[in-house]
Amino acid sequence: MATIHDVAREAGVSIATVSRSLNGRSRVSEKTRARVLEVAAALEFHPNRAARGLVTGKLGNVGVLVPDLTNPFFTPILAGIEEVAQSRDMGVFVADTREDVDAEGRLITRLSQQVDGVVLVASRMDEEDLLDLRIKDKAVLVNRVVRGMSAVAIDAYQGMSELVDHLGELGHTRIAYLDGPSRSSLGRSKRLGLADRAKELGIDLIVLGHRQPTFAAGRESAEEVRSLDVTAVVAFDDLIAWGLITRLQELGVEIPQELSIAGFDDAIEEGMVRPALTSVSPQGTSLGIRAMDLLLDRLQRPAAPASVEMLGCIVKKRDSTRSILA
Amino acid sequence: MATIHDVAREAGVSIATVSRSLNGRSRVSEKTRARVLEVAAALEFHPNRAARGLVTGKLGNVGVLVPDLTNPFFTPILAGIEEVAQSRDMGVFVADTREDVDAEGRLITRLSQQVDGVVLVASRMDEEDLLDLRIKDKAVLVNRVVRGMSAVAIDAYQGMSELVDHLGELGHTRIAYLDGPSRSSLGRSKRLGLADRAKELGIDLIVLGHRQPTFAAGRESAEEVRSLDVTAVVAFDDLIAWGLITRLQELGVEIPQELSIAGFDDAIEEGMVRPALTSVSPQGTSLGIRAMDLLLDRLQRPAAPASVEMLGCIVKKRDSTRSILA
DNA sequence: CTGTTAGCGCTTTCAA
DNA sequence: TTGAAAGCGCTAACAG
Repeated sequence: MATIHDVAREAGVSIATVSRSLNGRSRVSEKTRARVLEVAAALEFHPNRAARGLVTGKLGNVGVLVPDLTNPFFTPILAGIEEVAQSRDMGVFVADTREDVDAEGRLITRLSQQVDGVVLVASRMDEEDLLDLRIKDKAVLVNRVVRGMSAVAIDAYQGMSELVDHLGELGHTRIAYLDGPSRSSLGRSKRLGLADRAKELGIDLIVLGHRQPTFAAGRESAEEVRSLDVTAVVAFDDLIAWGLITRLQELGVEIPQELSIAGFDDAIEEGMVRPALTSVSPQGTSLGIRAMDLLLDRLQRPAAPASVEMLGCIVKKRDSTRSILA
Repeated sequence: MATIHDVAREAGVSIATVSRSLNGRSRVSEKTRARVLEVAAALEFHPNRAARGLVTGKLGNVGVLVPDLTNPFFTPILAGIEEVAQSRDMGVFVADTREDVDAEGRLITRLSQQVDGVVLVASRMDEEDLLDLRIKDKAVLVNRVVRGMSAVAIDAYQGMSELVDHLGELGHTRIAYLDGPSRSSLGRSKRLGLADRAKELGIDLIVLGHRQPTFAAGRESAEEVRSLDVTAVVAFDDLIAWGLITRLQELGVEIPQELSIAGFDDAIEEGMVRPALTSVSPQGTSLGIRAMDLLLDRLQRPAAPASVEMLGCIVKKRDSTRSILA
């Protein structure tokens, strides 16, 4: 690999001039700059980011922590983050915590040395532990809010409220909710949005306790749901809804004729499940983009107060929910 | 962040002694080492990897390039890689090329500065372009073989051969194959394995041209498959098979009564598709583990000749393939 | 066994 | 406009 010295020698200038030509901060005569750039290109010179980072304190890359890479909820968020990163010529470090809180702490610590900032998606850590990491001015949370830290949140309250509206319009008066992980901070918003609006509309809401946000967990909930005497079921996320649907269908339940089902995330590709799943879409790509924007802001002015953004959801009405009115 | 100097001062020794205590290469008295370690822990000192990398030439992390993070085929491979990396206290940089060949080249170049080596999973680049990158002694290919480069390959030939055996035993004598992307190097092995064994067994094989390895592409193939007068269909991968199944079912075709269907990758979670899909499993986690092993070997002895490993596949017989014999 | 010192490749004052 | 020189945090000879 060519170093800055090689370029300097070849171009007949000092390394300082090469550095300036490349970074364009300070003035260099157009003529020298042109020659330096030419030589640099010819030598395929790429400044060593580690070395640059040593002196500037900036590495030019960010880290992203997700609880589960395979969960389709995170994919668009990652896409949004990478989109912004690429446009700024920054690298993205992705790490999968596998829903393991301990691993999360370790990974954050580890990642912190190699990146300028981190995006923590759906962090499962305790607020205290998170704060102890002292990363508040180089981190942005997605889908989680902690005092003093920047975050972009999903307005699940609004999303779930609108979902209840939808169900109400369809005539449902008794619906069940399959809750997700107890640590999920989004969980509370979802539950509240559901409960508050249900109350307003005079709809009975039966909340079934915590479970993992997995296809398998959805399947395992089928029996309980069946015994419940509700006409509609809302799941914590699409994976659970999906598992539930397939299992119910195996048990001979007709969806949506006998039971309406809705999920959250809008993470299932068109046609993957039948009937097409009604779902609340949190607009993942936008989440990722906004998170990166906030992070970049924050890295510019670490002293600035933390800002929290709330992004709305859209209810995607599809075939798994249907009217029970005559 | 505490630096090595802080630790040295606090422990009353030189920075060299701190370095030695931490790295354990050279001898330090147990007493001093203990004190240094204690101070380091108290200060939450973590050596700056960039700085260390500058002098040692090793950064302590590897990069992984995958064509599509959302494709479940890559998930276990990634898991295998991360498993080995974690055990060696190395970091993993993941980059998604989105099936874009140009992006792949750029990302490799970019990543190369921040990592000691890279694992290129299912690289789509030209052999020439890949060689031009001059990364052969710091890269390992997965699912792709290029002269002079280390690689761990999937024995798709064997896997597909055994799948034909399975189909033959079930009495099928005329089967279709839905091919994948034309650039896929695995494609040829799959096609050959299928064709050779089919020929040996006197089975007719109808090969349908290239398509993307996506659920949608599978759905779009349904009509063509239906018009084909075959009793079994093998798809390039599970995603295609899955799309095909759902679309065929919508069209009223009974699977596997009217048509047996099999995929490749074994990437679909139990219960996600009905009937459960017969699939050839390439054992992704092992692929990832072996790839990392090879990479680590390579980084130790860059001069060693490139080695290519071939990992066998296992045919997972499930409910989507059935006997047509009486 | 431990300290001093010379860089790794780069950016950034400070002079010229 | 350009160059010399001082480090960024760390490791690795080389002395002692």
